[in-house]
Amino acid sequence: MHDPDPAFGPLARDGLVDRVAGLMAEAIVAGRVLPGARLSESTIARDLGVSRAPVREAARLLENSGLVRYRPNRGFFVRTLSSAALDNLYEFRIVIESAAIARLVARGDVEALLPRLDAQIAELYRVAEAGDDMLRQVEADMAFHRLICEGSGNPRYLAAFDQIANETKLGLMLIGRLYDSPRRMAGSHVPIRAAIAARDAQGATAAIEDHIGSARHMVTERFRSLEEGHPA
Amino acid sequence: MHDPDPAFGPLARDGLVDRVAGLMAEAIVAGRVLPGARLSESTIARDLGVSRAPVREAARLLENSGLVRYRPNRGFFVRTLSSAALDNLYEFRIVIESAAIARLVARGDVEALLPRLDAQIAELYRVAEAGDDMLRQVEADMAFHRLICEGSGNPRYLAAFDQIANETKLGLMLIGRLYDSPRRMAGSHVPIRAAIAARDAQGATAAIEDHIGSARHMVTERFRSLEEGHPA
DNA sequence: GTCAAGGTAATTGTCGACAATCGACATCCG
DNA sequence: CGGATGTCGATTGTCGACAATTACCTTGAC
Repeated sequence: MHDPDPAFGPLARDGLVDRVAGLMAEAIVAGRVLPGARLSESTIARDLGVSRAPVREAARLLENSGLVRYRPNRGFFVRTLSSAALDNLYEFRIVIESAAIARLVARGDVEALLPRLDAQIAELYRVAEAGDDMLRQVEADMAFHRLICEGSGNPRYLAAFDQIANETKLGLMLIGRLYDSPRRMAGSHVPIRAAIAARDAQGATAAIEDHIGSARHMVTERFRSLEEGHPA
Repeated sequence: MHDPDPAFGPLARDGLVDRVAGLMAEAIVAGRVLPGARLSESTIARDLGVSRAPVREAARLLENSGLVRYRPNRGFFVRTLSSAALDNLYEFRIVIESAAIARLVARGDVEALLPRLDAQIAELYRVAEAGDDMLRQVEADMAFHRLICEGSGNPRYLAAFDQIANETKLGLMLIGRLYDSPRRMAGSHVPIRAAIAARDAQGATAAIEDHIGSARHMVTERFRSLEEGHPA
């Protein structure tokens, strides 16, 4: 028999590839490498002190999450975003997340999810008070939405969300600020939580569509003005 | 200046990796390697007369399309499907494709898409008459649905569809037959086409939800009985 | 001065080899 | 005889090197 309450949990043995991928993703999202920039396998491999093989595999991983684009015989490049692409992205998010939240309320484990949602909302307020760490704010926001997809009960929604999460982060970081008021941003998640707690499917979908929709408007507008300011 | 309408399009120079990936995907979907089977890099590389590197990259590609599962330090395995997973898959397809068809009718280029839909429906009838080539039927079916996602105007829907297309094919092939009557299957696409042509957004979403929903029911039921017949 | 052609440097594509890790069998102890 | 431990073969993980392709720069003609 096995110990029902083991003293040691399974050790996360993420290999070299995952670590490299994480480093690259962070460098891109944090803006240390600019969109459109070439990602030289040799250079990155040399910098990290590893061979090209893991770098190449990591880059392919990042390609799936939309951060990187691959062109045959040319290499990997940091994904460039347009306001139109961001608009499409947000439209897609609305579809995914409203379906996820509807399923969550209808058939998911709301009881188990609520404390996690509350904790995440608390985290949102915490980083809002700190105020200056943009990346933390973005990630706290995305973590909240990820919880909803995770709690839906259909892993497809979570997979779809994870695929576009990094790209969304990149877009938000490019804009340079999340909302006019970080506090208001944190508070805008509360109605979603309330509708879930009330098992109000229609209200929940409406709340999240409103939430993402206003973010979509804000992001697209702001990005468009950036494009005009810095014409390619 | 360049020829605005070149006589020769860009030649698809799919490298070794893509060819290997295609071969592997076909072998899996066609059922030549069974679900759960190990995909030995060395063996495949030796069989194809190439090194392990392209095989490994191809396997990672197939992982993204859901055909293959990767376990660190253990290798690649053909994805196993359960009736529950298939049910989740079809639920997700309904969400994606009904959103895509709604956008298509509302803002897509219906005029340009209609002839392609008609051609695909004709192809569906053609393979239905042939009758015995299951893979062809499955692929003709998926191609029709892909057209809708492609015509939606938001490439996100197409990307999401392509990611789950191979997995859907695999599920259908595992079942061993598409519908009771291939002819009826072909005909069941006509109402979708009609609603699109009429620019009836509500009717189109209803038609495609009905279409995929009945397939979902059929597939899930049939797969469940298979599971009971061959208990793991 | 502009454009095309050729050569060259740099990068990716592929390969074979070695090291690390895993699963299974044999072995040892209670 | 049951369970834990040690060992072995096989497979993946990573590496450095060579071949193929690309992009850039130089050269030359008009």
